[in-house]
Amino acid sequence: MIIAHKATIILENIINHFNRYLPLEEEEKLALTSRLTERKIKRRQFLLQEGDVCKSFTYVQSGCFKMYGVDDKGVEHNLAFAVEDDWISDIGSLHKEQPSKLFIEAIEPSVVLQLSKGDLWYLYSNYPKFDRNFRVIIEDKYIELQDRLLQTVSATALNRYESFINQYPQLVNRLPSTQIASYLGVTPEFLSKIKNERFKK
Amino acid sequence: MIIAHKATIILENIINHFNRYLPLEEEEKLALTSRLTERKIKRRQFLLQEGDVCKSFTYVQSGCFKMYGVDDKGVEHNLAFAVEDDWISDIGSLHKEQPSKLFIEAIEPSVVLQLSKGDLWYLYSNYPKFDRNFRVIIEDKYIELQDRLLQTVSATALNRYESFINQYPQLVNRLPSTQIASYLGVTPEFLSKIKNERFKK
DNA sequence: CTTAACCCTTAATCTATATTAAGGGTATTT
DNA sequence: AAATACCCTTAATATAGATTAAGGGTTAAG
Repeated sequence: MIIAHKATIILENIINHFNRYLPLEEEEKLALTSRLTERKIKRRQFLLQEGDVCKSFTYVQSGCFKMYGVDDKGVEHNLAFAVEDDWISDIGSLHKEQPSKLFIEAIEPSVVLQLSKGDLWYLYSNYPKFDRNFRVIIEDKYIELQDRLLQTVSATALNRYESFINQYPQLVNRLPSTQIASYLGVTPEFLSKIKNERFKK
Repeated sequence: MIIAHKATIILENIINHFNRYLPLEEEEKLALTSRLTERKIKRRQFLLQEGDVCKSFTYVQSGCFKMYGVDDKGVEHNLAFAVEDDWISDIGSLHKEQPSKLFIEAIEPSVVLQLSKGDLWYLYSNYPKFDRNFRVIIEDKYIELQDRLLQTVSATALNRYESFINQYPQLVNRLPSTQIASYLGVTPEFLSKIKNERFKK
């Protein structure tokens, strides 16, 4: 069973997160924090599984998640990682209430703060600042994703690996190579080869 | 030279576009339409070239555009197409005022309506409904892009082609194969082979 | 403490897709 | 009407990256 209760403790981080956009007024802070649900998630536990409808927008307070799809042959393909102070959810499934094609799984023991779709809508309808802040948040995510797609289709595996190292230096040591390979779109064996060649030079 | 003047003619389409989200009040309509610039774009003319900072958010009134990057070997990779009633721009470059890595080029003679960054900011600050509407617009684009990335990394070229046909049946006949190949991430030669095999079955 | 479940690497073979080359067809442009 | 620039296809050869297999190392669980 999942331990879930209204968050009462560590809300500083998420408030600071919003302060980097348009900072929230006291009333908005209260509206937000009173709707957040805190959950502790164990390693290998799922926030979302293929076929389920994604029910919440998730802020990662601590820990690390991967979001991935599984192809016909059963191979996993990582679309994104999310560590502390990032958001993760299958927005398509959440908004359109359709079964997801994706899994979201904890790579490390984690703590998250979640908003249900209803809570999100409440915030959007009553406090326009959330429209603004989430517009900017998703714009930033769109930019990242587009960059990633461009890399994926136009760069070699070696280049993609080097970009990954530049963009996420912390993750290189934190994640198992096998997860990075899945994100880069290569097999772990080939990533191993790439690393080796890189090292030789 | 580019012909550019304040739009006075066909604004129905873009107003209807917003009506599909949260419909605009008269005042908001006026605020929007008075800031739109209409431009007629010839085939092969660029809205954006690599190295330039993207200056506007563009609504396609009629015609068709491609947005693409060029790799080290000079090969083009199409990230997106935009036809009538769609938006196109390099959001990263526009927002962060950084040189773009992309080109946006007309595939057909086209008419667009453009908003400058300043106009967009004006609308966002004075009419919160634009925050809402553009939040939803970009969410939809994010969903599309994520789906595309998943396909790109987890499906075979044949599957990607079949998905393309299902998702954009109008475009299959409207665009040259060579552009579709670039979007799918294969060479025109290989796409030709795929089509051939598909037809045989 | 032991066993199982992961994780990483190396190396041989294989495959989906790229590259090169060539010919014929169709639009644009002059 | 000719010339030029595109566009599409076929086929031979080449290659980035996959697959299979095997061995050793580390971490987690019983």
